[in-house]
Amino acid sequence: MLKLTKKADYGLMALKYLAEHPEIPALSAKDVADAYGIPAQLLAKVLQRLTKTGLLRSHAGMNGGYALARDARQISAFEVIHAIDGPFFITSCTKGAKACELTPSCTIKEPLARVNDTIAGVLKSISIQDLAEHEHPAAHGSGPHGLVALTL
Amino acid sequence: MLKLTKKADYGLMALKYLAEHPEIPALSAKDVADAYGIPAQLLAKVLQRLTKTGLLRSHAGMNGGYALARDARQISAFEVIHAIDGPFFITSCTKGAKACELTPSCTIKEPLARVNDTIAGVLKSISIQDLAEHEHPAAHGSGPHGLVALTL
DNA sequence: TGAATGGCCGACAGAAACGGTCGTATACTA
DNA sequence: TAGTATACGACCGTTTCTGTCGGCCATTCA
Repeated sequence: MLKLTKKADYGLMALKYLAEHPEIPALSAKDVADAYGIPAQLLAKVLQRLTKTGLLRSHAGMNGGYALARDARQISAFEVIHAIDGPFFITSCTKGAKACELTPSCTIKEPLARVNDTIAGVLKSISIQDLAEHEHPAAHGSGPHGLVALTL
Repeated sequence: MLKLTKKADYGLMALKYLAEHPEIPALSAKDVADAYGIPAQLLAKVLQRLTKTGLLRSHAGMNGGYALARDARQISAFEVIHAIDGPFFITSCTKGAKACELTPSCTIKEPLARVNDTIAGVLKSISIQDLAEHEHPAAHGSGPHGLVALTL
């Protein structure tokens, strides 16, 4: 029911954590996992995936670990979720090129696709930096978020 | 990954179908299921749930079936999804009263809760009627949809 | 050079959610 | 009372998700 997976949650949490500690050159998966009390090996896989998609940089060996590949402002929640959970679609049967297998069934899909785009837009407008500054409830003018158009 | 269940899809499709045939006093679950080529018994359960939550009216016996309990404009996609899939939350661990079980873990949840509200707002702004009129890509001024505020 | 640290990767097992079916009881109409 | 249709619960197979295990590779440093 419109829920993020735990992996995506973990990924967002980890990136936020990295954004909050810019002074440390690299944090290991275990460091972050311990900080939040989440399974280290699972987090490691999530971080590896984020590395593969270019959101993180990794460094092996002593004092190695992960670091943001870009400024926290330049990484959107959408990218993180997309990297971990894959492309998302509101509707169940919209997967890639081929449409619904059944008849001319899904006349519903068209309007919902727009909802999908709207949600994606919302997630794209939120950066890791925004998550790190979780104190101010109101928008503060730094970025595209504020109003999102919904054209149905 | 932010996906509706098939049941929710079926529910939306069925309501849309009912909205498109206002002249018929009641349509059976089988009628709708046949129209879309979806399992009749499954649809029946979905419709029963929608009846229980007051979105539909049912009538047993010959020429019985289901009908919208309200005008199609007064039923939002949110209500339908909520009735079928239950309350939805973007984040995995936000369930009702009790927060995350782990430490002060989920500092992430707070900002995402706002995203959640935004998405809910979008879904609330879409009526079954909107789904039935799936032809016009642009907003046409009938209803609250058009712009949705996102205050992060 | 070799041991310690830490990332990388595939396979897999347990648990939960989802999709769908069956059987039966109940309500209404004719 | 026969037929149609909803109501409801139990159940099962499949998929997805979560988490773990094992082994391999890269880097650093003593």
